[in-house]
Amino acid sequence: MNDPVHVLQVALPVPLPQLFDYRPPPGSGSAMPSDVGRRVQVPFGPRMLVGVVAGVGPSTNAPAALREATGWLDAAPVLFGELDASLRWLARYTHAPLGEVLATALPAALRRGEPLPATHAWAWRLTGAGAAGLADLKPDARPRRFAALLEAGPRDEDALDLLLERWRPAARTLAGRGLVERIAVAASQLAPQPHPGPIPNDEQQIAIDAVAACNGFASLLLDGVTGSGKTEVYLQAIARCLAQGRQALVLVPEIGLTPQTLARFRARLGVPVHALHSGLSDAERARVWAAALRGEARVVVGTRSAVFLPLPQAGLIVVDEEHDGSYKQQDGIRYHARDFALVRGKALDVPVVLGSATPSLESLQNAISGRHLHLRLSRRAGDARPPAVRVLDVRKRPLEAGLSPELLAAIDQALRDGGQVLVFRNRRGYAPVLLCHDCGWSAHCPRCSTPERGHPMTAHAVGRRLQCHHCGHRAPAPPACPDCASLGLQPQGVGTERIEALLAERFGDVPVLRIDKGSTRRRDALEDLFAELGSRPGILVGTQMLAKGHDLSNLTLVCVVGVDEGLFSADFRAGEKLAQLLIQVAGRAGRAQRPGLVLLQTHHPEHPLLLTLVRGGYHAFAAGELEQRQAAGFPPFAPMALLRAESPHAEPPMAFLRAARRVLQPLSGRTAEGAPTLTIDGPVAAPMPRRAGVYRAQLLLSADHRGRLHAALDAALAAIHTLPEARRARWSLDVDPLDLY
DNA sequence: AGCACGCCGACT
DNA sequence: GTCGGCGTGCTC
Repeated sequence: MNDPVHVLQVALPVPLPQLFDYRPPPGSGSAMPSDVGRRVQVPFGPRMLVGVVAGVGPSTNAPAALREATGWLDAAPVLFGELDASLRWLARYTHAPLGEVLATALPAALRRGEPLPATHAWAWRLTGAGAAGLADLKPDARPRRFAALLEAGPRDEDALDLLLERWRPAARTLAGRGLVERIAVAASQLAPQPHPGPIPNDEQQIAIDAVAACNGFASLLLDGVTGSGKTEVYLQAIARCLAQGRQALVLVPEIGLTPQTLARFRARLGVPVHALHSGLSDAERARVWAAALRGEARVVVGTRSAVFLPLPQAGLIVVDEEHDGSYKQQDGIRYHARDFALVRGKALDVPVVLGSATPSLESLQNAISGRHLHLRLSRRAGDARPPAVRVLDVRKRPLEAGLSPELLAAIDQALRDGGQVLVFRNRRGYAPVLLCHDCGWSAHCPRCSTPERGHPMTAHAVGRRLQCHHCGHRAPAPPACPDCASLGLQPQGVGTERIEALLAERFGDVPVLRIDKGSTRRRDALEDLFAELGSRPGILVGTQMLAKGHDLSNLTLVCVVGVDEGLFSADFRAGEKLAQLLIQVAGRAGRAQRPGLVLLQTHHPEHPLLLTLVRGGYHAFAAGELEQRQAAGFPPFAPMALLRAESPHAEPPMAFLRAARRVLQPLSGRTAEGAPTLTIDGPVAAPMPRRAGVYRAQLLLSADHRGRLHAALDAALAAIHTLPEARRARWSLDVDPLDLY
């Protein structure tokens, strides 16, 4: 120890698997253990970066060669304790550099080096003139009632929200006259003022009690049919958590965070509820993060990235719709928010509730094996009945826009009975293909291709425009066939636009609304549409976006058309995804008093997936699917990792993956039974080998045990990083890939 | 990932 | 004669 001056070991947002040593900034003296978790600005090559001190210690380099950090960005650590430890775990699990994981976890503003924002609350108080002039305000008018609330002293805005509706315009008016003013105050710490909800049924009560009985970490799978009142269970669990003075985190899928959801949480829990989603500005996101760090945010409802919030007083984590694919990040650090929520719950020693009507096979298997406590809600809340499901065999039936006469008759009947109808088609646009009837030419994307040829472009606007749904490429439809000059170009197949057009023509006296990515960009646009429709008879046509949320109490008929493609997909998860989608869509029907009917139109009425789902429901399907997964050695029974590579040129991805395979191959041993411990598949071109002009290939790894997979990756990745081929292709590793694309 | 350095084609 | 194409090398 002849050099007592320790250096900073800094995690930087670069794809290099090591920390970088720096001398502390000028005037700091030796690095201290208490510096860990502080952000620093450092020179890195020719640029400046923001990093996080991940450790301090003697340098591994000659100290003279070290550069000096430019300056501290925090006086005290922003990343410490449980979150710090969990993120280090995530870096090991994803085999990603710690710096990149930290960059993913921190809000963008902090990543850029901005200071941790202030989180003070705002309050209103009477000015001198206001106190004197209060009596002159019109009695019982909102400004008078508002001003009266301030007589006893300043009140913060959260308190005002609870005391007086629509007080903000009144406040603005009075402020304009100099009678009230807005002041910054310490964040409110009001005791929760919960409002009672409906009385839980016995199943809900069992679930509520089970969460309440948790002493420290436990994972619970709340497996409840649509409409069974899962949210009610969350709310009661959160209320209890708040009563103990603890924080609650609720994760929801991308489209689940509606103003209605937040309003319901706020009204019931009686505390401010913070929302964290992609619609917020960087500054707002950083404020929520800071408020969570300071323990001021008591309840946060957020999408995937909310799983990275610091929770110093955590009491509960809820993951709603845990099967939803939007919890998995598909670029950069490919983490799964549900899985990371479980890791955090364990580290925080708090219960984690996973809720779904259609649990992922991973979670179901965990429930079967006893890792999760399995809670069932088998009945719909209130007196709502489960919908009846019928399969419509449309073989040899004449179809209009893909709809059979029986289906159209059912729609007609439902509308006559004053009900609403939902038509689900998993394909947007007018038609998936534009085909020349004379020579067989069809429109293909110039930048994307399937193994055989170009990827078909979807016809939009009654076949006048073309769009590629993989890369977004748009082009006007040619007036004539480019190959044979024929004018016989025909849209082939059926998308939501075409169904909308037919239904609008056929049922002109009711509103026909199309809901898909093309028609509904904004989050609130969907809400506005539903509000406009109200409970009048009408038809909704749309894709996935219709599958969840939104209690349409008057929805009596759900029609599912054109899911047959999904029955024969190569992806091993396709069946699970289709089953979840069908159940979720079906769950829209008959959520109130009126009975619901679900019609599944198919050319494959004998397909086992449909038969099992209709006769036995989701759990019958899941049981069969789990058996098949086990027999085939697929997740959740065997862990997987996917090494992907891409390049603007065709060769480098395959060359890199072949080289990577040569590194990995020797790491495979044999089990006692003689089976390989590590299975390497490929490299093969991705199912879509060229996307937006980029060539893509992949190498699939699976192992008999998770530990063995990680050990192999740990042993191989350093060598893979330094492969000469690695520099000619962009590559990434995806542990537990959701899709093998 | 950036960013710089370094060697070969079509432009003022 | 240069501007700029992207191959390759490095970052405490």
